Amino acid sequence: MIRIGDFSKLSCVSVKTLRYYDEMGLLKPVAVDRSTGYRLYEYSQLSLLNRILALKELGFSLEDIGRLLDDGLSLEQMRGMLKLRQVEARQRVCDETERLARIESRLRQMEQENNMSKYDVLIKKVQAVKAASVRAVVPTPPDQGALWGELEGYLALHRIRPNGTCFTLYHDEDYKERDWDLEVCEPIDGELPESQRIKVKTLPAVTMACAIHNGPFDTLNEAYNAIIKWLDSNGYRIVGPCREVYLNPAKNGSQADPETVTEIQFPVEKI
Amino acid sequence: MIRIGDFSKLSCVSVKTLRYYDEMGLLKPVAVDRSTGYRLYEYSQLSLLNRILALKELGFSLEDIGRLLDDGLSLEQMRGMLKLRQVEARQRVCDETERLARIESRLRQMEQENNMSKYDVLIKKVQAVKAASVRAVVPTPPDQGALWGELEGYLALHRIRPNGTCFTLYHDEDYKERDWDLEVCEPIDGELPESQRIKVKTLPAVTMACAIHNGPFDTLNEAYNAIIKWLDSNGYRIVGPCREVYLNPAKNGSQADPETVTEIQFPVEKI
DNA sequence: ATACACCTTCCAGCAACAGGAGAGTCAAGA
DNA sequence: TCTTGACTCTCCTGTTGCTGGAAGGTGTAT
Repeated sequence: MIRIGDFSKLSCVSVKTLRYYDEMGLLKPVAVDRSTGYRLYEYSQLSLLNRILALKELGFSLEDIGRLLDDGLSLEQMRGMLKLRQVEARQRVCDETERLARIESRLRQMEQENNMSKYDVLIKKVQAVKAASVRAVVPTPPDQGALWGELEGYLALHRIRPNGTCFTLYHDEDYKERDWDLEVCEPIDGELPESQRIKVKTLPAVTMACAIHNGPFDTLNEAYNAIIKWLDSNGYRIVGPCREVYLNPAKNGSQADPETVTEIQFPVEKI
Repeated sequence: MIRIGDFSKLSCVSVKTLRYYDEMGLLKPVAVDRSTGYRLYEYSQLSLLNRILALKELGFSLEDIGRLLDDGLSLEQMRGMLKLRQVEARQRVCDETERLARIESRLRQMEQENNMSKYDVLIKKVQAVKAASVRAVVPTPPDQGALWGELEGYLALHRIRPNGTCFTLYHDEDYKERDWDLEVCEPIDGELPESQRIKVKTLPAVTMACAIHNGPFDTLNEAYNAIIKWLDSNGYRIVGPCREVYLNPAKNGSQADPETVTEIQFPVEKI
């Protein structure tokens, strides 16, 4: 029988930790002195402690370990739990690798440009959204105003109020000087009949690379460039039409408000 | 100006988190209604929030982010902090990869043997230790008794008391039937003169793969086998003589006490 | 006797929030 | 105009695996 300090030295586990394991019921000392409260351990408990530490290194929480040690665990159960840990560990390796890649991308970018980008690109999952839309080919993006008018008019006619932020889908895969294939969209909730021009569709949930642009539309291309570059540098591929989300609803008719805030979203997948 | 719920939806950040960032001083709403206490945000604050999230993904703590945003950070400082994150991220990738390897090794082992090993192998760093020792070649390990007598006698003569657990170093690289080159060691604190037979040396700190054996010495080889197998399966290499550490001091003269607890330690390095 | 190392319990703190209680606020429908 | 339901507020607790410290009792070597 040895006291906690010696047990701590032999096992290379701090006294605090041993007391904590006692409290958690993981490793009780074989005896506790009635009068002094001193914990007394046996040398043979070192192997149990070793088992606890080994399980901890495999990624089990102390609670899990407690259950594993208490229950006479069947081999199958143990295998199941290990498989779970395996999946989690794989995920973490993946996450950390990606984080590392982003840091390195950022460092490279700083080397090249000698300043920090105005734009921060984020990967996020956007939910599925039901929207009414009009799709058409227009000479240049600023010419989409008429389409908005058409869509709003139709919604007002059917007494449907949009319930989200409106956006434009750009269907062209490559940059074009003229004749843009785009689709203006307004999220809605209820039922709306379609017409020749107005369609209602549910866009599925997707993973998006996003950046936010503050200011007038005429500098929006900077945001596009920043995202495209980020995607290239971080190993993502564009897998669908990009969205231009108009965050602050233009009350005065989508004119060049200096306070305009726009989010660019590209559906992507990891290469 | 929008309320926290809408800001939350636009940014995909929970209301709780936004309030927390406010409290931390990371992202203050542009206004707080005097009478109701409602937080009011601007659309343009979304880009700041995006920046916060981007930095968070790079591995910065909220405290770091706060400083980064407050101070007009020089490019050099930023680079330094990123380099730090890079090192940490590398370390974590490494750790998680190793954890994954261990889980998979454990799973393989369960497949093969259809039971859980009695032994749990742990990697730990043992500190440097100063010890008095006698090295000799003896026919078989149980013949080391005389060496222990010699060492203890010498220590007693010089009024030096051992201050740790004694152990034996096995210097042979391969298994031998007869004639083992071993060294019995007793950790000491003070100064001790050497003699023809008794040496005093400081063993440097090393990384060890350890397992604990409960019971008599005649089954110790099971523990050795378990460690060797684990090392092979987890990608470690033995880089020095192994230690057999006698955890509970034999009071009655190192006889076969059934309560004996022994730790086997192999100095190793990752392949 | 006294110093000093060791042991005890209890409480606080970490990081980045999530959950919930209890109370006040706002806008739309009856 | 009233009510209902959705929002919002602050404040408190809990999460994980410990570490650090305070206040007080114990054991032993000189």
